[in-house]
Amino acid sequence: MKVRTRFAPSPTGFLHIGGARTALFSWAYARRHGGVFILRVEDTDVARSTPAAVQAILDGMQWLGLAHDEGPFYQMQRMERYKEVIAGMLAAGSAYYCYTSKDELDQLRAAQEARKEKPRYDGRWRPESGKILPAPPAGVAPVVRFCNPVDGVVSWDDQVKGRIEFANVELDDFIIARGDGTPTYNFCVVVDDVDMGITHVIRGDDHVNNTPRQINLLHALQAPVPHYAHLSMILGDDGQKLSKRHGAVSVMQYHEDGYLPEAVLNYLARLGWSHGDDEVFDMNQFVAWFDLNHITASAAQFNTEKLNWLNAHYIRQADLSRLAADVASRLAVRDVATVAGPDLERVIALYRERAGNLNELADAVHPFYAMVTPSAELREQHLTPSACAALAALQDHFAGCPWQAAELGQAVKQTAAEQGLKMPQVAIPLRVALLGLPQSPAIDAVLEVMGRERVAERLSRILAV
RNA sequence: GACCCUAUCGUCUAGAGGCCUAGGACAAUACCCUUUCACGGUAUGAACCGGGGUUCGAAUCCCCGUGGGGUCGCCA
Repeated sequence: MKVRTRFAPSPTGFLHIGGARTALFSWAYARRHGGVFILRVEDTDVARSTPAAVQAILDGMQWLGLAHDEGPFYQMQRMERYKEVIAGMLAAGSAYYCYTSKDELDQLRAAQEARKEKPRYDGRWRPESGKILPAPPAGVAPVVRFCNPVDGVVSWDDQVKGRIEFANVELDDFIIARGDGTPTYNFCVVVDDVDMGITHVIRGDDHVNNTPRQINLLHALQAPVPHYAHLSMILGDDGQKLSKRHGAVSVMQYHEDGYLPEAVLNYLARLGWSHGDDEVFDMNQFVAWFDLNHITASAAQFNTEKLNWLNAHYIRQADLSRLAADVASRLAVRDVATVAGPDLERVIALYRERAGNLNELADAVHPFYAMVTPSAELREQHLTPSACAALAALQDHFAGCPWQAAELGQAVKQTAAEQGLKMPQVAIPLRVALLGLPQSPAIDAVLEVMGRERVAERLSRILAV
């Protein structure tokens, strides 16, 4: 049977890191088995769903490169189908109308909690043989409830957690359609999964408790039960639960923060899944390796430092043209143009191995394209009279020097020797003069890439002060 | 509170009863490389939650504690 998986976010906010991992695993599983990956938008909560959130999710998926094969499907567009199934269940007796008001429900819940019982619907409107139902109260729009089995157990072999069992007595007759006739989540999910032929439901841990209800519903509809794989949650860097107000950020924020999607993907793949000791791999490799039985059953804490390491790794691997395009746009945001300056790809080649993210790379490269003014502190510390004398001597050496790293390095060395200084005593003031910073890549490479005119201009400007 | 899940270095993890003197990676520390800062290399420290079983043998299986998490909506 062909594998069919789905990612089913509700559009009430951005795509965050936990959702992204769920999507990644669902996507990878389908790809691994030559199956189909479906995107389904669960927008039945009209009050909280927004088009902007739908777009944010689509953007996040696209940035990560998690392409769906079918969809996106929108539940709001499937109302007729849900109503049809509900009518069928009502007719078949596997669902019934319930006229209990919200107030009555609140009272019931309060009473149960007072008795330290698990709050649940008491089945007062459930038709049973020999039971006389009260007359439906006037003016109450009934909800539709599912006739959950009253005894026995529901169980399944969770692909990550192993066998899980629930006693049916723990489950109540949950609502499948609201008073206004619109269907609710557990019901829509089941109908959609059946209609879309989903074979593997890969989703967050928080759905474990919905699963027995959904399986019972599946039985009532005489539909096959898919395989389930419940992914445990991702905790924040501090071990705390990730939430909108605590640490949960949009995957697009990672883009903003200078992360490469392949780094985020590689990190996420490794968070809660493993393939022996392998740490660094691309998505082709991941898809070839991915399986459900190497997923960790317990929650994982997000570790930004490891993500940073992977990001630095991928920055070192990336095509220079891609990095240049990205960095140029980050600099453009700061009103720094790169077209007139030194070749951006060559500058990036010099700096990429010391950047943890693309914003740092942009920072590092920035001085090549904008006026440099070393801080007073740096001037005082490094641009001493003897250093300035050396820089002046350098100007002369540079004038007749072929503009090649080897010769330029030689010129710096020679100047140092002539001035009776050690190499760093010339190289560091030179860095401060050219870049406004005491550290840089190899000074000869910096000189070469910066170019004769720019170096001359910056040196004379510094020495003129 | 009830139900369900879970537990290996600070963190992510390897580990399917003997291969474990518990491995790798991030982070940390030290050293090497080096004209600076990085990169890279080498090395070091660092863990099987506790208690009972089962077994010739348990990080691995079972039970009980304890810790952590999830769920108990006419939200998804």
